[in-house]
Order: sequence, then structure tokens, then C-alpha cells
Amino acid sequence: MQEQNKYSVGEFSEKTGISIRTLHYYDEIGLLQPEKHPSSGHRIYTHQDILTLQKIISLKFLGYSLNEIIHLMHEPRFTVDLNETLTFHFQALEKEKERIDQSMAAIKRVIRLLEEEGEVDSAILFSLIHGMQTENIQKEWMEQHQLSDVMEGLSKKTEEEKITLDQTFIQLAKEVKQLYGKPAEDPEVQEMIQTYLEASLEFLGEDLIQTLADLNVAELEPDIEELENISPSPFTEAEQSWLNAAMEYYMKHQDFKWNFWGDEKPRS
Amino acid sequence: MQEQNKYSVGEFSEKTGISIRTLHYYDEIGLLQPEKHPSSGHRIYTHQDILTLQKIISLKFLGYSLNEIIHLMHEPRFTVDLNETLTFHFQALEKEKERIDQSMAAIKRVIRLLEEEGEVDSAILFSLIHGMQTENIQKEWMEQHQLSDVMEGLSKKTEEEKITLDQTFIQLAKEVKQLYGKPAEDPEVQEMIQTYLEASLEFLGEDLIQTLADLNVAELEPDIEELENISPSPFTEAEQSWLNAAMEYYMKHQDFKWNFWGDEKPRS
DNA sequence: TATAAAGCCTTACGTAGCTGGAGGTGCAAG
DNA sequence: CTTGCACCTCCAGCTACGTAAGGCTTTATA
Repeated sequence: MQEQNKYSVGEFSEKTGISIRTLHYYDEIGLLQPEKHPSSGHRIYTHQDILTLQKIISLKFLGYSLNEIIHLMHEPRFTVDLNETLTFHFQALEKEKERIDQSMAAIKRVIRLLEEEGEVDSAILFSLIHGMQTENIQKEWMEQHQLSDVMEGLSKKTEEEKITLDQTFIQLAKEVKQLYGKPAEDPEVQEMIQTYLEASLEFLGEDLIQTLADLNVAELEPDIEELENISPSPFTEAEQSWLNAAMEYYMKHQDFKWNFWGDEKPRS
Repeated sequence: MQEQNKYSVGEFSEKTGISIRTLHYYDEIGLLQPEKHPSSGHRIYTHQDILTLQKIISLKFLGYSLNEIIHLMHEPRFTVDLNETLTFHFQALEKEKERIDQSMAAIKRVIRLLEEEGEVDSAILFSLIHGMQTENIQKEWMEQHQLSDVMEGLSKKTEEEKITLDQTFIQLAKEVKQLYGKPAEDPEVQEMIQTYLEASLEFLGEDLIQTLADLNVAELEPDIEELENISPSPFTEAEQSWLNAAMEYYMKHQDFKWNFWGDEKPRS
């Protein structure tokens, strides 16, 4: 191609940084259709096509799909639509960003845990990760049940405190898997439970404990199962009921009623 | 399904929040394959499958592809790989986030412009957007050419200042399209050019101007065309060369040599 | 001018992570 | 007995291209 301002696909691709295949594709879907040499069928791009392509790339950058762009390009006065859809795309990007932030925070926490704990049982690890990723859902659940105070208290916890609780939790899980099978009244078992509960209490702080204690738990009962589905325990069912029994024993003897995952109810 | 801890797809889907179709898909690709009723072929999910699914969802959340997850699930001790790949995924997320941040900043700027300017010629608008999105590439270009000082100066400009320059630029473009065709020596044309150059000078500040003036422009000449491709002007070629002529006239009479998009060279 | 190399054409399949529909079977209630 | 629901499998489609085969056209070199 010797002529000025006429480019073959290769040249055009080189000039714009868009791959040949992509240019073919844009031609195919009717997004950017250059002239074609009548006999050979070779595509002939012009300077105008550069400008058009820049529009396309810009709109893609703003978040539009190629289909949307095709429609936008055909409407001459589309600054109006632009204004509306830009806000929409902005919100979409915000959500996307939030998701990414959460994932990054989760990864950071997991890396920290792996560093400090060495190997971690995968069931436990995933229970934690699942907890992180459903933090939002848990918040919503709490807000729906007028537990905004509790939620707010939890949100204020620093990453450092969260890590500490994670570690306590891992410790608990390890010991559960070790002690599993021993009778509830075994002193080792009871000590393990006490240690864990104390750590939890410390994390939550007195205010939150008080708030929780004031709640009418019975009222929430039907929905607790729903929450259970959201935040799974890392234990097998057998381990879980063993742990519940041990906790029940502890509470009976300490007059303390609180259970992290709600009560196990016999299912019908 | 009456039995305890046995779920049909529908029930399982309900319980986990994962669509039936997706569960079918996970079965198909060998990611989560429940038992099947021998005669009817209906899938039978168990409590264990819930745990497995939670692992899957967690790994997805961390950025793994389904394929990677399949392989991970088959290896029993995969906390090792985890540690390595987590860092990798973290970096990927960082990049993704950066891209999103840029898009969001661009959208904000465009919305602001639309609000303040009303309707904007689309060619101009996209020239600006393109500029925003290639800011990084421009920075790289400058760094490669030992223009780090210039770049640093530009980076310090506030969003507010950028908007102001955008507006000046839009104004220029409007006037160019209005005045196009008039002779270079027309006082209106010369005034337009002077206004624009003064605004640019104000934006850049004296220090930057000095830095730019000290450069050996001739040395860079061959690469300027490359930069031109990155930052296109919003004008047609005719407008562009008309503008260049008018600028040249201005500079000749003002002893001022500076051209925003580099000199147009005759192409061979 | 002959031929080789580069560049171009179309066609078509592959990708990830699903979603949707068609057409058929199994099971319980009215 | 029929209605309806939940389930099955198989096939198609979505985005935005990447990759590759097999056959032209253009360009460069001998």
C-alpha cells in the first residue's frame, strides 16, 4: 500500500495497536467496516477509520460492550445517552472494585495465616475464607434482624484483631479434631472450650456481649438456620454434635449460654 | 427427597444459593459429582458435598479458575501451592483494580465535562477520553525519553486543573471547527491561537516550559510520530494542517516555537 | 520475469463460566 | 387418568477475541 492515508490491515494494526484478528472481528460484527479492494478483497483502512476506532476503544474503556457500541455509533447525537449510561457504568465499576477489594483483603489474611501457622487444615481454612467472602451477607442478615449495633461493633475491629481471632479459631479447630471422642466432662475438653470462649469474649468486648445478651434469641430462632447455611462450620457433623455436647456441658456447669453456630436442632 | 442429609438438585441449589444449571455444569466438568440414583439418574447431594462446594466457592473467590480448582481438589496437601499462587492472584487483582480506578477517574471527568459544557462534539470528547486512558503509556514514553521531570510535573496537577485544561481544549476545538477555512493571518484566528497557547502555558507553569525548552527536540523527532499515534488530535487532517499553518504563522510572528502534536511531516 | 516470501483472505474451532431451551422421564396429588 | 412439577440429557448461545488451516495476492529478490 503506497497511497497516503490508505492502510492495509497489517499497517493499520501496527499503527493502532489493535490486532489483525480483532480488526477482522470488528468488521465481521459491523463495528468498523473499511472499504475492500474489489478484486482481491483486501481491506483498505483510511484516516477516518483511525478516528472511528479511537471512539470504539474509548467507549470500551468506559465499560461499554461491543454491542452497545455498535448501537451508539449509529446514533448521531448520543451525548444524551452517554450521560445516563456513564453513571450506570460507574456504579458497575464501583461494585466490581468492592469485590476485588474484598478478595484482596481475604488473600492477605490467608497469606498471613499460612505464614504464621504453617500448614492449616483445609477445612478450617475454607471455613475462614468463606466467612470473609460472606461478610457482607452476614452484615445484611444482622441489619435485617435489628442487630446493627452488633454489626457496627464488629466492623470496627482491626485487621490485626481479626487475625488474632482467626488464629484462636484455628487453634480451637485443631484441638477439636484432636480431642474428638473424649467425654464432655474430660478436663482437657472443658479447658479447651473455656480457652476458646474467653478469647471470643475478649474479641467481642463487654459492650457487644451485653448487646447480645439482651437479645431475645428465641425470636430469631427460625432464621438462625438460614445463617448457618451462610456460615458453615469446618467440622464434620459428628464433630459438630460432639462439640455442641461438650459446650452444653460446659455451659450447664458455668451457667453460660452461648453457641457460635446456633443450636443444632433435630431436623424433621 | 425425604431422607436426612440427602438433597435433590433443587434442594441443594436452594440451600447453597448456586443455580441448578451451574451445579449441572460442575458435575459435567468433574468438579462436583454427586451420586446418582441408579434408575432415574437424579443427582443425590450429601452434606459432604456442601463442604466441597464451599471449598470451590472459596477458591473461586480467591481468583482460581474452575480448571485450577479441579486440580487443586485432587491434591490432598495443596496448602503449599496455595501460598505461591495466592501471591500471584493478588498481583492480578491489583492490576485489575488499577484499570478500574483509571476507568472510574475517566468517567468522572467526562461526566463533569458534560455537566459543565452541555453538549460536546464527540470527536473532541473521545480525543480526551483516549488521552486519559493512555496516560500510562504516555508516561512510559516520557520516561523512556528522559522526560521524567516533565512527567512528574504533569502528575502533580490536580483533577481540577485537568478539568480546566480539558475545557480550554474543548473551547479551542470548537473554535477551530468554526474558524476553519479562514486565512492564517485573520486576527480572529491569531487570537484563538494566542488564547490557547497562553492557557497551555499557564497549565504547564514556567518550570515545565523551561524544561521543555531545554530539550533537544530534533533528537526525539523520529519517535514523535509514534507519540502522535498514541495521542490523536480530534481534527480531520484538513483541519489539522490548517491549524498547523495558523500556528506556524503565529510562531513566526511571535518567535515562539511549540506545537502540541509535533510537526506534520510530509509522508513518503 | 520467475519465484519465493510475506501478507492477506475466509472458514472454522477453542476459550470460561455459565444460561437457556427442547424434548423426554419419574413421581405424587387430585 | 391426567396434570404438574422436578428432574434428566443434549444442543445452542453468550463475549471478545486467539489460533490455525488452506488458498489467494502482492511484493521483493534473483
